[in-house]
Amino acid sequence: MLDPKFLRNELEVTAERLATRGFILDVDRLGKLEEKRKSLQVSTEELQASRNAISKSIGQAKAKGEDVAPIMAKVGTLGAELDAKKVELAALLEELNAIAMSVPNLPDESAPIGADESENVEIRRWGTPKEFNFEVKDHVELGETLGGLDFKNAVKLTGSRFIIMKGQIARMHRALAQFMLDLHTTEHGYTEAYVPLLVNEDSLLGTGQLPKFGEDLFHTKPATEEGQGLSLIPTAEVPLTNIARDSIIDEDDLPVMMTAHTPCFRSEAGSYGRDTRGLIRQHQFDKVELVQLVKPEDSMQALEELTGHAETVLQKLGLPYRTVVLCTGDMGFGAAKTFDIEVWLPAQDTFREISSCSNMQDFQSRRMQARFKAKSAKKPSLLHTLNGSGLAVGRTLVAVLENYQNEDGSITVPEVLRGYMGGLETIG
RNA sequence: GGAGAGAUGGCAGAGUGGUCGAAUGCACCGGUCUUGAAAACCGGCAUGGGUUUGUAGCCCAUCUAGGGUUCAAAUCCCUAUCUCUCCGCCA
Repeated sequence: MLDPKFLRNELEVTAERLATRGFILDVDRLGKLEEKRKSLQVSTEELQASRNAISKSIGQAKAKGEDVAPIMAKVGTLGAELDAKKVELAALLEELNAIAMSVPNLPDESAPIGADESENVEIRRWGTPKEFNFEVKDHVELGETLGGLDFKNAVKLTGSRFIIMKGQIARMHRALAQFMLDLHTTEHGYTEAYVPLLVNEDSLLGTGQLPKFGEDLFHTKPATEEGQGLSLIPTAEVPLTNIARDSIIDEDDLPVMMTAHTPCFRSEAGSYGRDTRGLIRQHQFDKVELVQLVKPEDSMQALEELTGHAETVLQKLGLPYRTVVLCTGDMGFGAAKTFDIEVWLPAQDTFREISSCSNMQDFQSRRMQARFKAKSAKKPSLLHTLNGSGLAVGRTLVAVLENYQNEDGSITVPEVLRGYMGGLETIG
């Protein structure tokens, strides 16, 4: 959520900045609603204040044993008038809040202006794609031939976009997650967390999946009049970041750095027909997530570092990649700045996204009221939140299978994974 | 799943209709004293929102959450959630 002040005092400038990401802010409507809100809120609160004063005087008069009937008469119609205003104000505030919750974050100045994916800017490359002197196979063919990827039975059990892994492939998938988790906890300073895979609506509102992107989620328990619904997490960013919701963190405890390995569930409602083959786009996939909570002045530097932590995984695995900075039109809803890391996939002869690292600045923390208190400060301030994949495990498996394939269809196990696989050097 | 008890500020814990946003203790911050520290003493110390040039003042809201009763609710009523105790079941 944006600072409400932007939507009140700097409406035009805010609208212009939002336009760079393709979001059209209804300036006229907002302006009118805001004007109405101001007068209504002031008059409602004034009315409330006068009633509070009268009620207080009734109490005082009673304490002295005086007759309260004349004062009671003064209250008269005040209550009804107040109730009516309160209802009107609540409806108006709800309308304004609904708008505010649907407005994406302002892009950071350093994000390149652009309309879509094609205008993202590559900022660095690492590694050299291996030259193969044979016809490369894609991960589907490799995995099926090795008996490690079973798409057919997954369809039987559940449906498309699910996978069954077996044998050494399943073991490598597990090894990858273990390796990533160990790297981030022992070398990068993150604290490992085990978190719920089902979260409530407040959490999803906090990180920005709701109210706008509910159709991308799997909802396991519908909301009722009494209670909130529960949904499967689309990323561990949701539980990890929401740990800080409604809390004030001591300055000395910053930065908070957390990591978790979890399955992620996405309905991929808007992607029918895209990446239908293979493991690239699944309804269920594993991911090791990195989350940082930092002071505002540190967040841009933290984004660089976090992105570096994710890149280190690829370097240690010896997988070529490139890092791009997303242009304004391609960034996610809550991000102020995003780096995507794209790994080289020889069978597709291209780079494919394997990590997305974003600085959300105070966009999420304002929704969550996640704050910190500086020793010298009188009031708490909003944190900046960052998150990134470090990395998507399934896609990393795809990259290892394709980049480490041999002519006979076997897979060489990357050095760093061998310790996690009982010393195994080759699959197949 | 059955029975009962509870939820108050960073923590502990008073408060059962009216100057209660809330006693007290601890923690924390500032000061006095001290060579320094501790102790003692003095003072300060919730959050969100509105108004405003204002981190000044004033106002509104908040005692788990949502409804209700009342001129007035931390306090009474209803519902939900969570916690604890006992029984049952279970990895």
